Parts: sequence; C-alpha cells; structure tokens
Amino acid sequence: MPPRPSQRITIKDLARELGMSVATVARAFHPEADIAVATREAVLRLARERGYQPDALARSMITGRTGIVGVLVADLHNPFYPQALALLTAALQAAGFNTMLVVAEPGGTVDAAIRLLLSYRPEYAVVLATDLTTEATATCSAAGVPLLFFNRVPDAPDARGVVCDNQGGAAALAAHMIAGGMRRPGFIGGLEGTSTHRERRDGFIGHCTAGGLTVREEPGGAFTYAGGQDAARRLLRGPDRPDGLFCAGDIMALGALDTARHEFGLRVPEDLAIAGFDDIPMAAWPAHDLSTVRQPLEAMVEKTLAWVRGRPAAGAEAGCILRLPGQLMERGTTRPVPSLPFKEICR
Amino acid sequence: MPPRPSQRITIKDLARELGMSVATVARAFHPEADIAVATREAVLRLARERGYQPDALARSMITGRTGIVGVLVADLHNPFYPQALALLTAALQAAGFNTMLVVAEPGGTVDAAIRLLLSYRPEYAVVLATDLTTEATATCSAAGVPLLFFNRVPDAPDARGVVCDNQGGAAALAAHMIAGGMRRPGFIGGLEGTSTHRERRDGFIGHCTAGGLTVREEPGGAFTYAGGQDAARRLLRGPDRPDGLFCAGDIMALGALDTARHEFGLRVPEDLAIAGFDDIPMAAWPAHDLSTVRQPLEAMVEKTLAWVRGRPAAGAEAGCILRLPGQLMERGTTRPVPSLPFKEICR
DNA sequence: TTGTTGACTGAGAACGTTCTCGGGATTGGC
DNA sequence: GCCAATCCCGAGAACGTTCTCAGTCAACAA
Repeated sequence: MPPRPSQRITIKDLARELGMSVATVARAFHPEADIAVATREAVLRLARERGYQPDALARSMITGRTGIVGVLVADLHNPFYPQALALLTAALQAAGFNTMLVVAEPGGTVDAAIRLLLSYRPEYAVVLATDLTTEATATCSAAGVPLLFFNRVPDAPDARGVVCDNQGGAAALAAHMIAGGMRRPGFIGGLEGTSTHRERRDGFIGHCTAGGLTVREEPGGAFTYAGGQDAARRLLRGPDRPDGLFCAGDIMALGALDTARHEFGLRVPEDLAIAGFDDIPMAAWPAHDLSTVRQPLEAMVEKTLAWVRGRPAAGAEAGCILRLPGQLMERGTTRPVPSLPFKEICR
Repeated sequence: MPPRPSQRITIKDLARELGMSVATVARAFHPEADIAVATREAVLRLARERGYQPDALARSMITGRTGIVGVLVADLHNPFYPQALALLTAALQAAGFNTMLVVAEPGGTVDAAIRLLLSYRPEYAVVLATDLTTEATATCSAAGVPLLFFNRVPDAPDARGVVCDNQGGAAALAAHMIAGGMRRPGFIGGLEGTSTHRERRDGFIGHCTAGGLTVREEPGGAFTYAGGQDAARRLLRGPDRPDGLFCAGDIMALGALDTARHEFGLRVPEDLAIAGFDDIPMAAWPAHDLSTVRQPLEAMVEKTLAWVRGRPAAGAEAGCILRLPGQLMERGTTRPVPSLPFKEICR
C-alpha cells in the first residue's frame, strides 16, 4: 500500500528540517520563552508552511493540564438543556477549553461513561441536570476531578455549583398568580428528590400557604411533556379543580397547558392560569405564550466559566452554591394583575 | 503545603508495590496478552483497590488511537439537533468513544475551535448541521481527520455522510397534500445553499409541478421559528394565498402554523394545510399536531457509528452519501386523504 | 589576555502508557 | 541428563511534547 499521505508532522520534523534542536523549536511557540527573534520567525514560518499543529495529548502529559472539561448531561429532551449546553460549550471553547460530552440516559451505563471521561484527565466536570450517583461522585473525587453542578445540586454539603434562585422565583410567580386572582392553586412537581423540584415546590407552596391558600399537589414524574400531561389530567378531572397551576418546569407546563385546552376545553388563563419555570424558547411561542421564570443562563454560564478558569487557585475546597435571581416573565397564560393601572391588560 | 492528597496513581505505582515490572502490570489489562492468571488477578485486585484508572492520553500517544470523535454542531436551537446529538453521543460512548463537542455559532470562531479539536487527534469528525468552510475542511483533511456529515452534506464529490432521503420524503408529503385537496401550494425554504433546503425544495416543488401545480416560494432564512413566522406573513397576506404550505423544517413549520392561526385567524387544515420535515418532539404535541416526515434518526446514527467503528478498514476514501428513507407522519395539520375508505377521517 | 556577563541554544530527562525483543523458568520427550 | 518447546516476565525504546540544566558564543570591562 502507498505510504500514508498525511502523516502528522511533529516538532521533531521541523527541528530536523531547520537544523535546530527540538527544544529551540518548542520555544518558538511559547511567547514568554527567550529565543532570538530571527529563530522564532524561521520556526513559525516553516510551521505555518507545513501546517504544523501541536499535539495536545503530548502537551497535556507533561504539563498536567489537558484543557478538557467534561460535561455530563441527562435528558437533552428537555429543551432547557440544549440551550444551556450550547451556551456553556461556546463559552468554554472561547476560553480555550474543549468540552467532552457525556450523556447520562436513564437506563444507560453512566458510570462506565464517566470512567471513560475521567481517563482523559479532565480539569473539571460540569454536571448539567444530573443527580450523580454517590458512586460516580466518589469516582470523580478519587480521580481528583472537581465537580461543578449546574442548575441542579445534590444534597452533599461540599458540593459546588451555580443555580437559579428557584425558591425566590417560584414565590414571585405565586405572588403574581395570587394577585391575578388565583384562589385554588395546584402544583405539578418534577423529579422527586431533585433540588429544582424541591426548591420550586417550597417557593410556590410556601408563598401560597403564607397567603392562606391550600395547594393541591400532584407528582409529575420526570421533567417531561408527557409527565405534565398526565399530572394535569389527574388534577383537572376532579370536581374542585384548581384555577391556577404552577409546574416545576416549562416542558411540563406546556404539556399541562395543551391538556387543559385540548382535552378539557378550558380557557387559559380565564378558567385556569398556568405557569412554568425555565423560559425555554417554546414558552414564548404564540401557541403557548407561557408565563414563567427565566433562568439567568448567561450569568450562570459566566460564573461557571470563572470557576473553571480559576482552577489553579481552587484552594476553596469548601462547598459553595451560587444562587442567581431569575426573571418573572408575565405572559398570556396567567391573568394580568389588575391593581397596576398602567399595565397593559389585553395582550 | 500538604502533599496533594489524590495524586493520580499510575501503572508504575502498581508495579512497585507488587514487585513486578511495568510491562507485566500493563499486560494484566489486556485480555489477549499472555500472562499467568495468578499474576493478572493480583494486579487487577490491587488496581481496583487503589482505584487505578489507565491514562487515555498516554495510551493514545503510542497506539495512535485516541477514541475521540469530534462532533461539530451548529444551531442547537433547532430541536432536531439536540435529539440527534443525544442519540449519537449515547451510541458513541456505548461503543467506547468519547465525543468532543464543538459548537459553531454563526458569529463565532469556528476555525479556532476546530483547530483546538484537531490538536486532540480525533479519529473522526462528525459534522452535524454545519456547512464547513472550505478552509475548515482543508484543515481537517490536512490533519488526517476524516469528516462525516450528518443530515446535511456539502457539494464536494468526495464527501461522505448519511442523510434522510429528503427529496423522496418531500415528494411523498406533496402527494399527500395534493390528495388532501391542496391546489395552491406554497413553500417556505430553509437556509439557502444547504442540501436539506435544496433537496426538500426539489422534492416538493418537483412533485407539485409534475402534477400541474405552480408553487409560490418564499425564503425562510435560517431554520428558525422566527424565520417560519416571517415567511408565513409574507406568503399569507396576499390576495391569492396558498391553501397548502410545506416548510423545509419542522421548527419553521411551527412558526408558520402559529402565525397562520394567531395572526391571520386561519383554520388549519381547513383553510390552510401545513407540513414540515424532521418530526421534532414538539410536532407531536397536541397544540401543533403537525404533519411531517420523520427522519430515521436511529438508523442514521447506526450507520454513522458503523463508519466510525470501521475506521481501520477505511480504505474507501471515495465519497459516499447514504440516503435513508423517512416516514410520512400524517397528523392534524393536513387534510386527510378522502380516497382511502378505511382511513380514519376525523381526528 | 582574561574574566564576567548576557543572550541564546542543545542534550536529555520526564510524563504514562504500549510494544518489541530477548531471556529465564518450567515442562516434556527421548 | 539433554534439547526443544512453551510459558511467562523484564528491559528498554517509543510516542510528542515541555522543562531543567548545562553549555557555547559574542561582547565587554578590567
């Protein structure tokens, strides 16, 4: 067979051709190294000419820095996560990091995938929307890879991460819906045991209870459209159905909304107000026009990136959860608040 | 400062502790190597005990195989791509590959990100929904990294990839809509110059023209919800508006659908039939119930994986585009075909 | 001329694996 | 008791970089 045409060209090839040592050639690529300008120019010129690309693997071996950030993500089916993933990855690669993606499908072999990831010595692992098993967490810490949680945080006291102020956002939404006339609130929960479920639940129910209202509660299972549909069916078919519904996530809220309209023939928001959390793109679509709380994605990504960049100075082993405020998005599925005179009522 | 607590443990550490050579220890991890069973067990036991993880970087250096597959993806905002990405990544990691994600935001520095990716010597680069610049393509081939296109293919004759049979699917949709009574077809295009746009356009318009119908055509810009909205506005406000609308992508079709209903007050499908392409999850939601063509995602991923796995035998440098048939999904936004007696008419 | 500095360069180890090669036990046949 | 075969193991090179350390050479001062 013919010789491989595109054999990767190394620093050694450049050195041979230039009659220099590998050390000198290597120096040319490091701005802070002292090397004669003429030498550097000659090296860089030939490198460009030959299309030389430094080998990140070899570099990583000796520097100990791989530039790899692992990103673990569960259900990409919830549109919130692709959004977050796109932003996070773009930010990482702009900062010179490469993201290694691991999807943790419910039935899949997450632990094997994590071990595979860890073998590449990532500098950080960002956990998007996954509750890691304690075993996986232990594996990471044993490998010396710090974990960073995004949007959802575990119970562990030493966990670090950045999340939305779920409780505050849900409470604000409750206030808004109560002001709009809600008297019989209902809540559709998300995945039991997740921080997003718990905090949003506490925020909404806490505020309603403080206002003297009792909340009917219905588990929604995972954060899925179908989960929202099912929970809405159970909640709406009784005699004393709610007149306001808060769902722990937009994707569930959309399921509930469509079910209320198309299966129960309810008018939203006249018969039933509905709101979600996250502000996924579909929430703003005219077909839904869903009231919700927008997560501060850009800010969350920014904070995450700051953490990743500051790795060398990561003396802070202690846990720290950053909570950033969300933004109430009052749209067409909740009744406008009548007390504000200048507010646009009809939409 | 105290010594790093979790210093990564290497094969050398195991060898020292066991009083064996590194070669022997290394052999224990390769099933095909000949080594005494007792020795292997001893090694594996200690490895498990110490939590040893082989270093993929070092391994890759000498084997030349990194196990890394680069995945380039443009707009994750189109829900089709997260879906494809999740499936593809899951399949890759089940096969022992790690996916490195590169997002190619329109305004971003794609070329820099690609160079960054290439420095890790990926074995393959799967291009999801991106038209690479010729420069980027050249960079990849210079680095000896084969490209594989997914869902969208470039014009180059030596390109390899797997796509849906866009033309056939669009033609089938045209036939279905004509059978449902469409007489004034309209077409909303996607991103000009992409294969998905061109092939779907050709399939739909070709079939309509062959049937004696003339098609009003409207560019939709990128494959976005807003693009579908805008194009629909332009198309629907005239006097002789279409009675059937095919959009080059579901996400645009949903924009057009919502615009037709909420801005023009049209009944779908009575006044206007609408269909898309891709079958994204939202298409099946009751609020939209969009007729469309389902892409054979699982099969496409499977074919892609087969290509990636077969890398050593990749003597086939010649271009090859695999076209897999899609599936017509007749839903509520197109008029049912009356000629079929047993077909369920009302839905 | 000699020492001293400063600017630059080269040799070689190191990173953690895999792979090749050769050699030492152990066994079996005679 | 000898030879060959088999089985297992160790030494060392290799992969492509970076980093440390020692050197060379010119310029300059004494």
